[in-house]
Amino acid sequence: MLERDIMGGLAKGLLAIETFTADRPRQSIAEVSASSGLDRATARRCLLTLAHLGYADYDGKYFTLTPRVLRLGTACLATMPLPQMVQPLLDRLSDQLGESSSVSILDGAEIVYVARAAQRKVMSISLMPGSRLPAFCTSMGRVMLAALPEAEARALLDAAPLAQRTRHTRTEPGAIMAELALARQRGFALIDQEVELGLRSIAAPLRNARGATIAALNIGVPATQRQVEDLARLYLPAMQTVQAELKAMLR
Amino acid sequence: MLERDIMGGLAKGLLAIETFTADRPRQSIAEVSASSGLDRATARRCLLTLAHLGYADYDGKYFTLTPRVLRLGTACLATMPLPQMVQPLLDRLSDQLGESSSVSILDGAEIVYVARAAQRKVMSISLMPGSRLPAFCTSMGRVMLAALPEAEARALLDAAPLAQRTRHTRTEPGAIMAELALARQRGFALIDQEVELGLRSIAAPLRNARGATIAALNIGVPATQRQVEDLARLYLPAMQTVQAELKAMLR
DNA sequence: CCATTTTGTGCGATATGTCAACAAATACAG
DNA sequence: CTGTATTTGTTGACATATCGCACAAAATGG
Repeated sequence: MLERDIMGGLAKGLLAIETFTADRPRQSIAEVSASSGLDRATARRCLLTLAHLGYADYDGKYFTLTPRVLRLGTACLATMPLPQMVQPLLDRLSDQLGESSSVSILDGAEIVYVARAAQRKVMSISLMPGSRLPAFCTSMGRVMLAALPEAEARALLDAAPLAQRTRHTRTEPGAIMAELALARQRGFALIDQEVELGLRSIAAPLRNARGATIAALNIGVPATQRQVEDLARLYLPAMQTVQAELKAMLR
Repeated sequence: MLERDIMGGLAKGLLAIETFTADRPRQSIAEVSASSGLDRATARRCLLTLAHLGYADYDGKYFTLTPRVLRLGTACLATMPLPQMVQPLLDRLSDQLGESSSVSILDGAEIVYVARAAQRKVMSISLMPGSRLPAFCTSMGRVMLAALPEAEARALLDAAPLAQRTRHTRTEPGAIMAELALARQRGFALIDQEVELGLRSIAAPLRNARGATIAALNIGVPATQRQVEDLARLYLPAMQTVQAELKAMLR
């Protein structure tokens, strides 16, 4: 892969798209320029191109993204066989245990939900396929980080901002590395209200036939209902059944 | 917006991303070139750029999209206030009626789910935010098409392939235009197993304070449980409550 | 081993990015 | 209100990156 084969225009356009967030759903040319680092003239051309292609709307002053952009993401979700494969297993698991379960994959220092079977509202934020949470403070994130080479996991932790989400959130990279080691050894990870007060969860890796961790499975329970010590005993067996079934499906 | 302000490279890259579908999750350079119409050299540069930026993986032969692409879509979903606003209303509605409810928006001739509260598995396909269905054969699609100027709706119907999904699917544009007129007049649309055998549904438009239709709300029920004639009587009142609440929220 | 397909690479023509200047809007102080 | 300062959007010139073609190299498959 040579420098000469990189298309700057494409990179800049994607960068421009990513500057649109919940905080800034509507941006002017200058705002996109500022938040992306692109020259104003370049940002303008990117945005006009996106508008021309139907990925953005333009009222003469502000740009907003259109649902068409979702096609890009769905193109990606659709290419993943995992969601369709695990959804039925997840539905059954969730039914059986009476708790919400989810499957996510790792993208950098974030976990991305790809399937979910919700039972009750325990979390204040609503999670859906495509939703993201930091890996370091989630049970699924920890089992997936634990599957990486130590140096790589450490690098991700050092690079990402480790935000204190609740008073229980562990934010020292060292402490998290220790948790990863524990998760690696035990084959599962436990979280006690580190993402959100009132939420405890247990996660286990989903591996393919070659033994590579490709995703994580979790069960989330209200802290008022279960102690952390009980999670493994109560939920792990059923989770292991799903692990085994999925491994068999991933030839 | 002049021709000179359109960036070809960006357009080509986005086109390349969209060639990845469930049927073709892994594509070689030549395959992307064929399915996008891009020159092989151009497709190669697009793909290498995407790989370089982390949006794609490359094993030397095949390219696959990475979860990073989902960020683009999520960037878009995150900019929409609608999902967060309707989700609680949807949860309550679904609970109250004991049936699955969803909210979708219109993108061309397709509806895109943006929020959903599932109660039971009635549909074989699993719908999630970002999922798409043709507008012409869905209840939500019909109420949203009904809100467009007639000519525009007709143009969308004529341009889109009207696939016969079940033996009940209406596929003649004329018949669908008549359904749209009925939906416009009544303020809701009914579907009897046109998307999938065993599924009936009712949808109503969600309008902002200015009266513009911005989305649609639906209730899906198993055909074994309810007759089409009963849907409006049983579900419409609760749906109208949601309509009113949302209108109030959309200043 | 050759035929066929697929991938990689120079090259000229063209499009694009950068930068700077300019125009137009906006903010603001007196 | 007015004139000034500041921000924002637009345009032009020029250096450079990119496109698409044609061809070379490599892989694939009988």
